[in-house]
Amino acid sequence: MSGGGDSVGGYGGLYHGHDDPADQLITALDHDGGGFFLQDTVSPCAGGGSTPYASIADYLKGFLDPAGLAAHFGSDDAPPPCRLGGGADDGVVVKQEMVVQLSGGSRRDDDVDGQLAGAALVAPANSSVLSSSSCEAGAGADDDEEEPPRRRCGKKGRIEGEEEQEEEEGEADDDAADRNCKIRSNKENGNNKKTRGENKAREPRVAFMTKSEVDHLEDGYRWRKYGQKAVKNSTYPRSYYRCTAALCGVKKRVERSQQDPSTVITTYEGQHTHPSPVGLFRGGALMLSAVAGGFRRPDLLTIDDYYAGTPPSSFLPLLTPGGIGGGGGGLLHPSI
DNA sequence: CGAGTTTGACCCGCGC
DNA sequence: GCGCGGGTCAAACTCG
Repeated sequence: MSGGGDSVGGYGGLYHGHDDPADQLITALDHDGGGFFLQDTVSPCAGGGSTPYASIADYLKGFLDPAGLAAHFGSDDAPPPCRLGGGADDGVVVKQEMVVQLSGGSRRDDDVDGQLAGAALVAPANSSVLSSSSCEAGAGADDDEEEPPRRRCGKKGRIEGEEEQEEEEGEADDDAADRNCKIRSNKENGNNKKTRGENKAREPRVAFMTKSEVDHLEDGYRWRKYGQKAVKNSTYPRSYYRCTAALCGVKKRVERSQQDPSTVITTYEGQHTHPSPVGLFRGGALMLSAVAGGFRRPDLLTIDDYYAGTPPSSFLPLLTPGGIGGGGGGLLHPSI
């Protein structure tokens, strides 16, 4: 593990280098396809990059900032800022590397995730879809924010938006209601044809690859697990979490890389509509906890910091200026 | 007792 | 049309 990204998966940290399958992955996020283009982007720490974005920092900022998005997308229907949480850290991570991957949240983001998760980081085949709606989804996400992000059917009480009229019908037919709700839920979630292909791409997503011994990294927000599924071609299950905050529909999926079990792949979807419960976050900051040793570290590393080129000195950027085939770099705490 | 987790079932889209 | 895989639900269960 001290190899820092050179272990099994060979990746970790910012993807960089054309030889790395991961590079293809990033390529798959081609902006042309409506997704994001991070190819060849290098952390400022590593000194440079040559991409549509000056740096991932730029990219992320664009992702987080409507203005930036407008710039990137060349239109004013830029999605709203996407805030992804993070902050507190109580994890038991010995080393952390991360890969930031953003996508527009199209249906096929799943493919990306799959690629990340599964053995194959190479999957350009699906890339086209992968990106379909990019952040304009974000624009849609705006609406999502206004509306109850997630519905809860059944006993727990239903959070409803558009279906209120139906709800009026009464609780007598709870079962039926639940069932309908389920169906609706799926549809709302973009599982119906329409949304799947087009509107589904509502929630922007960001995937992180983190070297961690714990699956669920503390990121400053509170999450409730709502499901777990076995992943095909992977011995590790994928867990589904939802932000517990009311009206916050942010979801996250956590799974271990099949290739490198020490790597946890966390995919955030959506925007938090509330501040971090732990209050460790800066507004708009995209943060990933710098977990270590099961205690809170003062030297939390934020993705903002990192990509802004101002990582805490205690973190070592693993990127090599020229890029390395086996994967870019990442963040490695010296204490490891 | 409330909040969170587990887990089997269900639904849907997609590929064949 | 069918089967598969992913995503979600919700009852039951666990934990603090």
